Order: sequence, then structure tokens, then C-alpha cells
Amino acid sequence: MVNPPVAAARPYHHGNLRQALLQAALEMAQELGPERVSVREAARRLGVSPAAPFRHFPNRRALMTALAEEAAVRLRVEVRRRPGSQGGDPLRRLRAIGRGYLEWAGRHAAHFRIVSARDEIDIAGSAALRQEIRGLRELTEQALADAQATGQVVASASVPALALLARATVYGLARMRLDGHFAQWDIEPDAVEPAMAAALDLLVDLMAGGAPAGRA
Amino acid sequence: MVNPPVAAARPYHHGNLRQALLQAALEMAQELGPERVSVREAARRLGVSPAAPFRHFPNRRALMTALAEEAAVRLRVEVRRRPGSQGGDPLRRLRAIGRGYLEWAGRHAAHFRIVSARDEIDIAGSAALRQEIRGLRELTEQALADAQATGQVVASASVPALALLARATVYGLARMRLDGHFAQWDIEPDAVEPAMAAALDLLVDLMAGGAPAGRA
DNA sequence: ACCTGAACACCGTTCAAGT
DNA sequence: ACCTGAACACCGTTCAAGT
Repeated sequence: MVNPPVAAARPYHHGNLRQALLQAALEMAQELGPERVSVREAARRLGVSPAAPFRHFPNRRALMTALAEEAAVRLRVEVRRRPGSQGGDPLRRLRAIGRGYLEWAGRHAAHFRIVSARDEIDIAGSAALRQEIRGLRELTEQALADAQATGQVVASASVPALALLARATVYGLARMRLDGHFAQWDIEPDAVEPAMAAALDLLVDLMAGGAPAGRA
Repeated sequence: MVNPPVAAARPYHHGNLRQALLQAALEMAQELGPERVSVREAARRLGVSPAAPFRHFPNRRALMTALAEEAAVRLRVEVRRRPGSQGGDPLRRLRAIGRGYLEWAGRHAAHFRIVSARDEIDIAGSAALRQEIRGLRELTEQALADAQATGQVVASASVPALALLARATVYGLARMRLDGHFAQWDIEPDAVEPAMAAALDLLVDLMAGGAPAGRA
């Protein structure tokens, strides 16, 4: 007579449709790319009517933006978790942040594509998303400020200017891979990750004053 | 009895439908963004049947790729035309190439979005497109090689490594603007162009060995 | 050689109605 | 509170048939 003790017995029909939709959308993004995620198809996969998703998201864009917010949180967590990113030698911290970003973007290509798919999501309308972008920026600026204080980075440029350059480089590398540009750079698939890491190291070396700085 | 002397009298119905489709698609991309370009709507605007475009392009993606090829040619022409990009002081050449790229991307946002919309186009399948990307790369590498030869750029890194870093930076800056990231950098709209130029100058300065190099 | 008309299998979104 | 069923106005693409 009692209900079965296990909560969340029935999968979707009711239950957490919102979360199930996010997961189905992520799976479709992984299979077909974010631009091919279809609300109708997600509903179909979950066995609900085509109209059901619109009880949880006002439109397709809102669904994709929610997915991007999840992805951004994971990216930040991944970067923060990376050894060396939280303290210690500022140059090492700088490299750790950049590599953490690049590796995450490579390992979770679907998530990264969603986060940076401005056509599919609503960055301006998502406080959470703006917050994540800003968080990474602050982490970078702190490392640069510390590095300038210890004389490890040239003082001829301001911290915001250096941070913007670093951000553009990392974002540019990640997007080049995403957008399939590396084939035009005579870089074999296996050599892409090392080439990106080398470009990042080169930037840090240049910021440190030219010659290769000691790497931890 | 003779045909009217002016060629291309009738606008589209027959005539150059292919070219007309490209133009209509570009206009739609400017109005709504590349992802909202619709083959059907383009046909409608030109007064032809929904099936007509498929005589000229095998599918929507091929239309968008053809548009991207046009855009890439214009980008290269613009960069080559830029004063200082063709010879003379190598560092000045480097800056001219980068600025030419960034300014074109800003001034022709729709075209740039199409060129870099990997979801919409087929880079791998377009020799023309790959060719344009490569052309800009070679221009950059030549400038860097010359700069190393005259001792204006540090010798501690290889030309391809330096070129990749430069490319990632410029592409990253252009995409950050496109993807609406600058709002998270506390940069007012009016200050975006100068900030991008400053980031580029900073990179060149760092490549030149740290201190601000003399700028022509 | 180029285009039309009609069709097919999809979309996102709305809305009255059901539980 | 959450979901269904049916509808609306769209898509890209195919294909026989027309000129």
C-alpha cells in the first residue's frame, strides 16, 4: 500500500523533466553539434509531447543558454581544480589557468562549443554566464598582478592589457581548434594539443621578458 | 525587332540566379545573422520557386560556403591593400596585417561571421577557403622571418610558433568582439577597437623584446 | 539548361483542453 | 502544476513535369 521506497521511481513522464531535457539536449549536441539540437526531438526521446518542454523553457534559446551555464560552471571548476592554478609562483599559475582552459575545451568539445556559440545562446541575458567569464578574468588578472609585483612580468603594460592579450590568445587557440583551422597550419591532429600549449608558453615567456622563463 | 541593346535586362527570373542568391543570402545574414539565412526566403525574395536555388547549390551549406569564399577573398584583398602591409619595416608590416584583419572583421561583421561560422560552412571541403587562410598565414610568417633576420624580433622562438601565437591573438580578439565578450571586460563600445589595437601592439612589443618598439 | 508545383519529413511555438 | 493534441507558419530537399 505504501509507495515504493525508492524516490524518483518513474523516469520522466513526470519527475524532473527540466533536468532530463538538459541532458537530452547535451547528448544531441555531442552527437550532432549544438546547432542541430531540436526541442521536438528532445521531447520525443523523453517520451513527452512536443509542447511539454515549453513549460520549462520559454524557448529553444533559453534551453541552450541553461546548457551553456552548466558548461561554464564546469569550466571554472576544472580550471580552479588544476594544480598550480590557485597559488604559488604566478607564472606557473598563469600557465595552469591557460592550460586548464585549453584542455577542458578539447576534452569537452560539445560543452565548449555551446559556451562559445553566441548564435545559440543569450550571453547578455544570462547573469550566470557573464559571472563565469568574469571569474576567469579575475583569476588571470590576479596572477598577472602578482607576477608584476615580483618582477616576473614586464611592467611596461598594464594588468588589464596583459590579461586581455592572454584571454584573446587562449580563446583564439581554443576556437581555432573548434573551427578546424589547424589543418591550414600543417599541424597533425596529434600535434595540435602540444602546439597550443607551446603557443601559450611562448606568450608567458614573452610576458616574462623574452627568454624562456624557468618552468616549474 | 532587335533585342534591347542593354544586356541583363530582366533582373532574375532567369539571368544570374546564382549571383542573386548569394546577394540575397548576404542581405539576410546582415539583417538576421548567418544562422537565420533561409534558402526558401531567399528564393521568395527573388521571386523564384523554393526548388530553384537547388539548381545552383547542392544544399544550403554550399550556398553559405560560397558566401564565405567571397568574404575570404575580400578579407585578403583588404589586408593586402592596407598601407605598410606589403613591405618596409617588418614590425610595421606585422601590425598592418593584424589591424587590417581586425578592422575588416569589425566593419564587415556579417562577412566575418560567415567566414568564421564553422557550423554553417564547409571549410574542409573548400579549397578556396583553405587557400585564403593560408595566404594570410604566409604573409605573417614572411614578416616575422624578416623581423628575426633584422634582429627586431626575439630569436628564441621559431617563426611558425610566433605566427601561430599572432594568429590566435588576432582571431581571438575578433571572435571576442563577435561573441559579445567585451562587455565582461569593462570596455565601453567606443573603446573596443582601441583596446583590440592596443592588445595587438602589446603582442608585437613583447615579440620585439619587451619594451615598446618604435612605431612608424 | 533552368525552373515550377507539389510533396515529404521535418522544425519552433501557441493554445485550448485534460489530469 | 504539469502535460497533451492539434494546429500554425515555417524549414530543407526531392522529383516529376514543364519551357
